[in-house]
Amino acid sequence: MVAALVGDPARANMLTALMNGRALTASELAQEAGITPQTASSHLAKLEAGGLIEPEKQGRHRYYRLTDDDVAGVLEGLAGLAARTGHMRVRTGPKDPALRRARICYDHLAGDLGVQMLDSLRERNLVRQKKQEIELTAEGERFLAKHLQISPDMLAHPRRPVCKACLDWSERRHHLAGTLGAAMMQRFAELKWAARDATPGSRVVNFTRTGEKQFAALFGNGKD
Amino acid sequence: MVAALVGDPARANMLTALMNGRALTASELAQEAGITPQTASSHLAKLEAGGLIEPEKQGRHRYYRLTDDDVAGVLEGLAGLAARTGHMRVRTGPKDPALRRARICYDHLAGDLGVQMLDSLRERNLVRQKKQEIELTAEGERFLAKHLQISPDMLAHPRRPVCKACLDWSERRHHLAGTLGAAMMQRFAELKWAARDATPGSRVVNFTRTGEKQFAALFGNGKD
DNA sequence: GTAATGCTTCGGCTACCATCGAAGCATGAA
DNA sequence: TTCATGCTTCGATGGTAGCCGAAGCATTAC
Repeated sequence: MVAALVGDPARANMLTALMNGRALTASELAQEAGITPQTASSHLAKLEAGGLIEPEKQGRHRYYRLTDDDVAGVLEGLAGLAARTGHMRVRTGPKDPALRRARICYDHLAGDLGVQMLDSLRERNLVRQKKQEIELTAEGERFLAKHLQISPDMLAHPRRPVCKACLDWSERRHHLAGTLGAAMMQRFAELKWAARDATPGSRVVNFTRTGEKQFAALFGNGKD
Repeated sequence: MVAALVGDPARANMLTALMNGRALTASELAQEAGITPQTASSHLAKLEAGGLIEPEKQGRHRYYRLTDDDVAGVLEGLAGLAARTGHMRVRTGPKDPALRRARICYDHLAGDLGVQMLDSLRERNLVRQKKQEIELTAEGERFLAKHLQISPDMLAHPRRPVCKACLDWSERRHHLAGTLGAAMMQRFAELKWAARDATPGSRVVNFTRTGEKQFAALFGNGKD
């Protein structure tokens, strides 16, 4: 029974933590639920078997997210019923610094702006995303050539894919990786739109004032 | 947490049994869940405390129903999620004889036709129902006088209410009791529309052919 | 009145399952 | 290679909650 899965407090905490649509690692979910990693592992396996969550491997980490909106909807409904009888549940929001906004992930752009960029590309059919695989469309190639002077032959690499979806650490949604992601980040630097922070070891990416405008003009979502 | 309530198999069986909107007694729910009455009592108390079900006392029995459509909706959602992962749950329908259709409940009409009659009265604003309390409207009085020759003074009684909602055993919905319910049943008999079955101890009410037509003309729902 | 039915409460038993420590893999870093 | 990190599996423990027998009320029937 599905309800039994949600019934356990530890699992309920995990699921509530995933309700914002982002993905969380097993360790983080363990911390959210206030249990040890090995206990969390057991719970996560059960939730996955029940079809409530889906894993996504990313390096040494294992990110989990709710399978789809139906699951989220039912959880909403349950929370609604619980609210009527008096019990409410509060959830703590993320608590990270400003490197959420823009940072380097290996060699490409990550953070809010990175996610926003991929969103924009996807919305305008400049790329097509299917799970973790992304491919550049013909319009996408024209767009890159026109606005960023990036040609397809610059992106060829024997072993690395041109496009790849990379799970964003802070936003917990995908941003663009692959040789294209790297080339775009490099181009941003060349255009003086952005640069890595001077602090050693820092992964923060600082956008210049004009760079921010140009970036927004190309990939803005109207919110900023 | 609400989900924990639904999570237990015994409680889940009870709730599923209530999903058709009807009310069931504690004993019946115990049988549905395959547990003893004392265990069921504990479960029902929890479900009631959680706001999922509502009790209604009726003589020695205690009928339970889902509190509202929201509860049913969430249960539907959970069942939907469960269905995706393979597990489905089948529910057995009612299995009673033909006394479902019409029978005597104390001194008034019960069964399918009894429920149908109250439905009809309510739909046409001849009575107003608020939970278990029912009151006759002005239009209702006129209707009774015109079609059944029942006047308000015939219904007065020192201790018994004129109208009362009575939970129907087979339909598990309300039918009309009180002095009005009794008077209407008596009038049906006088008009030779219906009569109690001759078999001793039987509570079945047999409608005559013309009686059925007249009844349908007054309280029909178009289905028969 | 007495008896019977329906439901609840109490007490103790049992079984399941969440929990954690320790060890085992896997991946990535040095 | 060796080490560190992240996660999983194994094994054992313990607490919780479902379960039932027996007794206690409440209501109805006789």
